[in-house]
Amino acid sequence: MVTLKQLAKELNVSISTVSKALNNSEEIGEDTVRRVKELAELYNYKPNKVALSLKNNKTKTIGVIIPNILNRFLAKVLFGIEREATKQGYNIITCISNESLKKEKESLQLLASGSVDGFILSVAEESQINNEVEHFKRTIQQGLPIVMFDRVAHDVMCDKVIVDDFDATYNATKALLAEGRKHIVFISNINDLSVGKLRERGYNKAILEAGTLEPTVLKIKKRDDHQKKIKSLFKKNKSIDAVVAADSSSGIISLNTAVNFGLKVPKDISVIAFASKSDSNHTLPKLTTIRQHAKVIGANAAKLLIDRIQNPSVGDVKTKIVKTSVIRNKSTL
Amino acid sequence: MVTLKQLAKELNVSISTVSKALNNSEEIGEDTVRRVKELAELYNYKPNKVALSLKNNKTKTIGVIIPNILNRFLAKVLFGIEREATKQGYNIITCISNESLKKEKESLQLLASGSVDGFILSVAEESQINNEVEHFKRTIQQGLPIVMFDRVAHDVMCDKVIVDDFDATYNATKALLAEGRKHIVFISNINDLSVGKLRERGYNKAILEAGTLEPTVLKIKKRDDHQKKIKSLFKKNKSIDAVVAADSSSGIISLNTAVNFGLKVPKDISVIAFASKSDSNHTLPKLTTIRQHAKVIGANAAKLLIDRIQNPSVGDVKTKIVKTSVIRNKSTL
DNA sequence: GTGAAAGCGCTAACAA
DNA sequence: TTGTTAGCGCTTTCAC
Repeated sequence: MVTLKQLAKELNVSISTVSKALNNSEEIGEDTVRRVKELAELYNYKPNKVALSLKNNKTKTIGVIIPNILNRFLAKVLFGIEREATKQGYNIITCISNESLKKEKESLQLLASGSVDGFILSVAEESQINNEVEHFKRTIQQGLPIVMFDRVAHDVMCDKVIVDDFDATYNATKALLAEGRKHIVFISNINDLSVGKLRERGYNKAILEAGTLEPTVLKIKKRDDHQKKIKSLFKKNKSIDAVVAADSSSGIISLNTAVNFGLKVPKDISVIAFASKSDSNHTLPKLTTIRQHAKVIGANAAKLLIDRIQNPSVGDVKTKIVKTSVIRNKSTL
Repeated sequence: MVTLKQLAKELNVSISTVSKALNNSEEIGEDTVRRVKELAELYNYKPNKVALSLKNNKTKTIGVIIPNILNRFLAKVLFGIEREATKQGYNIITCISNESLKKEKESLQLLASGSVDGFILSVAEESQINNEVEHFKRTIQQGLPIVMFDRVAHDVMCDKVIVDDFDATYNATKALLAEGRKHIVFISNINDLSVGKLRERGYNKAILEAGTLEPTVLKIKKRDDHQKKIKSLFKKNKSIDAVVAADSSSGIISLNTAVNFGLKVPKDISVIAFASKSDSNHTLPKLTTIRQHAKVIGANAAKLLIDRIQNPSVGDVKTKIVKTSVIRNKSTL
């Protein structure tokens, strides 16, 4: 990489002259500016980012800590973050916590020593289970802003972007009741997460409000054989006529299993799930989905963070709710 | 963030003494070392990464340019890269080219100005279609090593990690022939990519070798309605008794469509697809898959790159082939 | 055993 | 209009 020094030497001027010329300073003579720019162009000079970071005490880089990149929703949020960040001239350093508290702490530590201007993250499962938040508080106190999305730690004062999980599930369940469904089950493999719990509560509320019905909840653990669990639920409860799934996998498997059992979807049974567009393409009939607008969530998180980086003085933290929307396909009436 | 300067001031010693003490230099007195370390501990001192980068002309950061983070295979490779990089003390800056040549060029440019020590990337679709490779060559010439994986540009001299696409599809097709299948179709929505073409060729070779059979190839475009395309193929060709899918989506939709048409899988029709474990869980019966070992690919790419960063002098480039393996499930005999 | 100084690449206040 | 200097945080050589 060519540096200002080398350009200066070759042009027989000082380093600062070169710097000013390239930054269109009024101070420098037209002629010099032209000469400098030509040579810079020739050598494809680009200012060294690291030097700038050191000088400005700004890296123009955002640390993103994602629990699991193989989760479609999280991957999509990352996509949204990356796009917005790039648009605003920021890079993103990605760390994957793998749902581990230890890795989350380490990533935070490592990047906090000058590598980034702030963080966007979704709390790791282990951290949520243990309700560990000290590492977040410490980072914020160090002067590095954090924006949390989806899985947030409520007792940490920072900007947040969340989804209307409770309302969405409540409304979805109500809609199934309105279809005339009598035995609506809730299936989830994310019950350890804050969002999973919210979704369950939304379902419960709707069921209990209906008066005569009892909630049926199937919680699937990571280690379980998802297909087996769902199959056996269906076998035991022949009366099931609707499924609310807290995650795409549960939704897809429920629908496929129902079809496999000879049930007609949506005549005999309705399925609705938190899932994305491509998920709904992977079932026949296409799955009715609750969309979380992951990209929008990502973009919002990036906007909030960059805003805070650029205006560190503003005191009050914001919580942005990105509303879900229901895309009706053929798996519901 | 606390700096050496602040520590030095508080301890009434010089900056260099503090630096040496923290780096366990023999020069410094035991007593001083202890005092320095205690204070550093107290203030949670961490050396500033940016300053170190500037000094050492090494960022310990890898630039990763991924065409599409929503592609499960690519996301998994990213996971593998991240894990290996972290293990070796490197961070990754992630850019998403979104299959665009322009974005790919920009990301390369941007990060090449000091932000990273090298690149891992998979070539964007647009770049492959236009056979654009100049930007890669320029970057390498600048002294920044590149490792390409999966979709590689053959005429760029750099380390590569690829999959045995041709052989894998050839063998899969042979296996279906061995089952006694007579009308095997090839379905792909990645035909513009180098890997897609290789897979098609593997299929063709096996079919033609069989002598009496004709290849049937369905190429799906991004914009197409995948379900519709596949349904109409099945309608037109009642004799289809096996599918080789170049991507997971084509595989899943094929299987579901067949089931929907009342065909028994695998009695009436076999399906095999390039896909991952979780994909195979999303069909009933479970999909027989060709696994690409994405995480291994990622880890290998990271190893190759870090190796080259640390030994820039070594001349010859390597190409690592990560063999696929077939996981037999219930969608084949 | 400790400290001063130079230098990584850049910008900006100040001098000439 | 151009150049000198200091400084961002750190390491390292060389004096003391």
